[in-house]
Amino acid sequence: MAENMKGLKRTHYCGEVIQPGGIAVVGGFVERIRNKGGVIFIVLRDRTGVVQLLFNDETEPEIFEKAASCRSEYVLMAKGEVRERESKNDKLKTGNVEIFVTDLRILSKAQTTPFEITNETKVNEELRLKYRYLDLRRAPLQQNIIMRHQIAKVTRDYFYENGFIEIETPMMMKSTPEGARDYLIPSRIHQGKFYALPQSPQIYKQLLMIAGYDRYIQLARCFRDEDLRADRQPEFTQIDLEMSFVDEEDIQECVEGFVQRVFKEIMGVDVQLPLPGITFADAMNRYGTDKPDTRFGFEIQDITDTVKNIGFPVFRNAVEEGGTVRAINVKNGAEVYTRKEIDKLTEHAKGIGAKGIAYIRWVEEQPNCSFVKFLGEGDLDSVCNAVDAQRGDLVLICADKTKTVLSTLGALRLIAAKKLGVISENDYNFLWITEMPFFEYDDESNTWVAAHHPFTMPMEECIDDLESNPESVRAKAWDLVLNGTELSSGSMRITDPELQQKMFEALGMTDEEIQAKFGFLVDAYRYASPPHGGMGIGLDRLAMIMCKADSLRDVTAFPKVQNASELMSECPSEVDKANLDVLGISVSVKEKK
RNA sequence: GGCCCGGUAGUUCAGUUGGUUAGAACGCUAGCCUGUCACGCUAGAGGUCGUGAGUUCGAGCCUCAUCCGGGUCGCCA
Repeated sequence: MAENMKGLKRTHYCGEVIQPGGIAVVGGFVERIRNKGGVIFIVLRDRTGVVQLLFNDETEPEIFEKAASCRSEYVLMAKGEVRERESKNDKLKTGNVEIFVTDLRILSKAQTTPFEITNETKVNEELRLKYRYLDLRRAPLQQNIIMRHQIAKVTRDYFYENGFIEIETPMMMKSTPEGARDYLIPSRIHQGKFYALPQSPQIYKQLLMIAGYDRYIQLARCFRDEDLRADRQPEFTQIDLEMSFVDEEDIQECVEGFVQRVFKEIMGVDVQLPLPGITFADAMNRYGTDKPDTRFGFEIQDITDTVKNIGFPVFRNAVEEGGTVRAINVKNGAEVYTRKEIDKLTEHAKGIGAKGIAYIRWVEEQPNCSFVKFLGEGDLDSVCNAVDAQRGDLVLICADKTKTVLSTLGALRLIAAKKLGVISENDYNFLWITEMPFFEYDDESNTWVAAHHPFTMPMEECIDDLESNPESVRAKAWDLVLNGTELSSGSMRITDPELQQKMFEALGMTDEEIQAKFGFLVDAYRYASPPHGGMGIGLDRLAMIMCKADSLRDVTAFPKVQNASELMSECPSEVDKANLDVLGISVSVKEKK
């Protein structure tokens, strides 16, 4: 039988026992035991840190015996005098003191854990996720979870102070077939009908503006039934906000104030305002992505005009087919990128859709060029000049359709920068991406679909082009990117029912469809609405970057793995037939081929 | 759904050209040790080599399939 803590009341967290003198009562997990024979040291851990407990065979033989029976991860409570240590440990916050224990309770015994609970770990993540509650005992993970809490607190402080009202919107809502796949909830009362978990509270927050709440904030759980990535979980938390009587600048200014505040308060980092911004089109041209990491150079340069007349068929064909030839100059990359490493890059490029990569590798006196035999007098010089290549540099060139070239070079740019280690860990480069495209061409249905959502306001000068030239229409929509991660996305909303009608028509929706899907929202705007817009900021991603974590799993207490299951509880799981019957559901599982 | 990477004691890894009894470190168990702090010393236990077929006299190693995990493309209004 385990002991209880009767008569003991905790006086300190382990990490707080710093001053010698007085009595301390602490509780925690056994981190480590060092039994020297006549004296035992136990390192006790809680969420604040560790403290050393001391047991002596001569003075307290009974307690000594009990201490000798302790094992890793037992939960103890200990009372004793806080003494100065004979020899200090500078590595610990509590390294000057130890508790000479006069009362010890073994409150809970632990089996041997499947892996050691240590700060640094090389243990396979799969095992750690299966025993997530043990992994969460590790200090680095605890620090991440605690920092995430602090970020959430600063978020609420900031927005509350700026007149935002926190309002909860439903977790059970109407399924919206556009965009991401919904997680569905069957209805018992309405058999054959389903609620959906929100992909975001988008519609509700717009209704709150119509309802006059003026400034809304919510730390909103969102759900998307799409494939996972390191920075994408099926459920995540969005700092969701909406503001009335504002324009784009007002919203962006407000969010800039927030990021400045949260970085200062949590990390002591000064974010300079206003944050820089570029248009979506510029981002694509210069970085090959809508979420550029601007902590390093290697920008994409158009060398079509320079190379279109040289005899390299790959370049010539690309140009003749309406494509483009572009390059990045990986500064000082020639040494690291041997032939073999360039081959790896090429393989990666092929994975993205490029047919290949041409390169100029300049290590020796003369540059080594992969297409040298097609070059005439002076051609190599002009290419090198065009991308400002010097000895030591590596120039990667891609020729293809513009879209392929940009995404390829955009990806290689990132890979090369990581490989060369030119990305500073302590830089926080925010970047607004503005003038996002309004429509996206959907290859499957061969139609133009809303790139953001159908309530997004187009830029005024583009309204006349809605039907005639959808490709050119830009939206009053923007993203906020941080170090190459899309952190946040926002837009102004359409409040004019006539314009909204026009948008739906441009998207090819019939009146019946409009009514069935968004009838209540369209109706709502007929009763007048302040101009409004808002943003959703990824709290998980923000926490990930601020914790310098590589994956959302490191800042999420109980994350899902790549196939959207949870290894600890093994959900999703099958349910009893009786449960399904109540819902009027029968399941037919697709057979695997 | 495509591509790439990984899976050997509890954990992290090594394992030669396919060849005898699959090793190390840490952890664990037992014993010793009165100032450790990644304590030290001695001894011990611990393995369906992810799973299933196949090739072979012989498979941890080769082949195929499959499961699990990671990264990524598609996807993510």
